[in-house]
Amino acid sequence: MYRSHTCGELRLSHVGTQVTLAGWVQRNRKLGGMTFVDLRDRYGITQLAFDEAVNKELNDQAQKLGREFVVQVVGVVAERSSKNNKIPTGDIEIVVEKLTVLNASEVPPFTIEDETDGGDDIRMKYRYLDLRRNVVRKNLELRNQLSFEVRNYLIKNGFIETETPVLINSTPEGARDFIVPSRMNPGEFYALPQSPQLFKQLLMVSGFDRYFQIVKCFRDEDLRADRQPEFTQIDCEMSFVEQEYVLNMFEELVKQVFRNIKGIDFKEPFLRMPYAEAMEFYGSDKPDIRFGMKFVDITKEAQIRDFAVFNSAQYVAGICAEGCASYSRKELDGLTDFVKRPQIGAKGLVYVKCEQGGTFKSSVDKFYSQEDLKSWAEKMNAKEGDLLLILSGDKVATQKQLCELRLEMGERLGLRDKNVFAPLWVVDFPLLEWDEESGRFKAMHHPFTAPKPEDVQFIETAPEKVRANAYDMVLNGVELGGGSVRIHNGEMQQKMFACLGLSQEEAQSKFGYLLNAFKYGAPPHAGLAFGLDRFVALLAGLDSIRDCIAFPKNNSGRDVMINAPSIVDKEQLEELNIAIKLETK
RNA sequence: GGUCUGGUAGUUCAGUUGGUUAGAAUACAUGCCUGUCACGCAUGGGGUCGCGAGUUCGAGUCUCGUCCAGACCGCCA
Repeated sequence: MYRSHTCGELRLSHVGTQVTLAGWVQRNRKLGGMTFVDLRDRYGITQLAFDEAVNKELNDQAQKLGREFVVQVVGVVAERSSKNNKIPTGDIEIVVEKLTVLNASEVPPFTIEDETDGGDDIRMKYRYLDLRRNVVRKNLELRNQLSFEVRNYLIKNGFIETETPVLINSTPEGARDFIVPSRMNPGEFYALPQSPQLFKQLLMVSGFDRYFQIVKCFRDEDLRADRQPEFTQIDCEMSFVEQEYVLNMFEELVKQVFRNIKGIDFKEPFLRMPYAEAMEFYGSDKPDIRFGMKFVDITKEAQIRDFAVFNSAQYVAGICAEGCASYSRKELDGLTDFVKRPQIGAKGLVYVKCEQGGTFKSSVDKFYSQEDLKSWAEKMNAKEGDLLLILSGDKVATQKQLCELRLEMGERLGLRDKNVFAPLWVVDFPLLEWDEESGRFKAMHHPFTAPKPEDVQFIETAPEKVRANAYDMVLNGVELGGGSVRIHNGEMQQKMFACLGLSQEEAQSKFGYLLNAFKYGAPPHAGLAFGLDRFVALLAGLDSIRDCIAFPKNNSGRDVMINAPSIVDKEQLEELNIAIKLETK
């Protein structure tokens, strides 16, 4: 055995016992005749003490230890003469009797400490060193804890974890696929799954009743702080259940996770908000409801005077920022610049300050009377000291802009506290949405989502009116998971494909196995998938899911440590019958 | 595909209107130091200012291109 104890467990009660420790040199403090070495492993730090007066040779040896050397020591636990209350082992130290360098280390490119001096790039290149740092390791431990809680809950509730294939077919709908050439079938390709959607539905046809899988999914789309090309889903499906049952089952899962991991008890059922309401009041299908500031439509109240900007607008609406009437000209200009940024795209911003004494000061005083402004303030539920921020224009675009402004104000007012968790279900999503680019309807969720029975009648005449039994779980403005009741009837599925512009032949060739399966007694079923990476990031208060993935990809989908992707040998390509056609590189 | 921000010592950064030998902190090396715990003190080494072109008497600084990184828009059923 290389060690008798870890570097995190020795206490005063161990004083006098001989121990063997192994770990990495965190720091080496040389005081000449004495040396103190902080020995680190994943459990903590223990101080090693060397004294020239006791053993000169050993002290000389200790002075040569560099950062990140892997060493083993044999020594006796002793009470420290001056204690360190910053670490749990701070009352003791090891009086070393034998020191063995198991492996030396070059000077690491950045400091292995909680507050590292390394930037993202260098930390990713040396990710194995970055992972030695407490903060990163803790995120992975939390990830492990979450997986454990999830498995525990689901298995207790009768779910069976089943693996589904990773080499599957490319599908026409949805995100871009990563494709994999097949050597044994020249000219043909597998695709990596964007999700195990159809396999889990087939497992329902097989009678598996309750399935789950913590599984990697792949999407070849551009990346973000919360999007990786390969990410992990908690993928679930159940038979013989309706939407209500699914929502309760997974709401309880989330509650248990928060109870056991964060010590947070959600007593109330999660808020349920129809998609239409989310869009109307928050301009988003994933509203952050840690704070209010809902949109108020004042189109009618605004279009009563000779103000062309509002009169020509389809929609005039605003938010009420509590206590912000004291904003300076500079702050208001800053907000105007914010909404005018190209990514947001508003033309301008109208403000109304609700001042003490019931008067109003606005950027449109020339056009509106105090009475007019008062009517707006009343409709927006504003008090003295509040600030109204108003945007106008095309309804959908304005809602989107107002959404950004609302989040920005929430941020500025400190209302987006990472330690506060406000979950909700967004329900009743539209089944389809019009896609300008392709000039056809696309499935909002995916093509296997069931329309609401009462809306089925519109599917051919007014597809945009059809709502789906689809639901998203939203937590602090993040889409944590989503799912739907599925179609389990071949005819309905055919109708859906037709709606999406898929011919019967195409549907048969791409999804024939599903349509066939539906002929043999497919049970009603529904399911949902959570994004595990996002879940961990939320629990840990991280800005990026990269921080809870051991070996993540960077913004351009590269792993800078192993330098993937990379070119392959000519021989490999030839074997696969693949020719590279690149302009220049 | 697009917008924005950044790239200077091993690392994190500063660098004024374009002007002398490009700095700080930290890390590293050497020496001193017996109770440190971010030890301290002294000395020292360390630079293709991402790369390429241009403007200029002169470019880390200005212009164009390019590469890389990050945030975002498009995209992500």
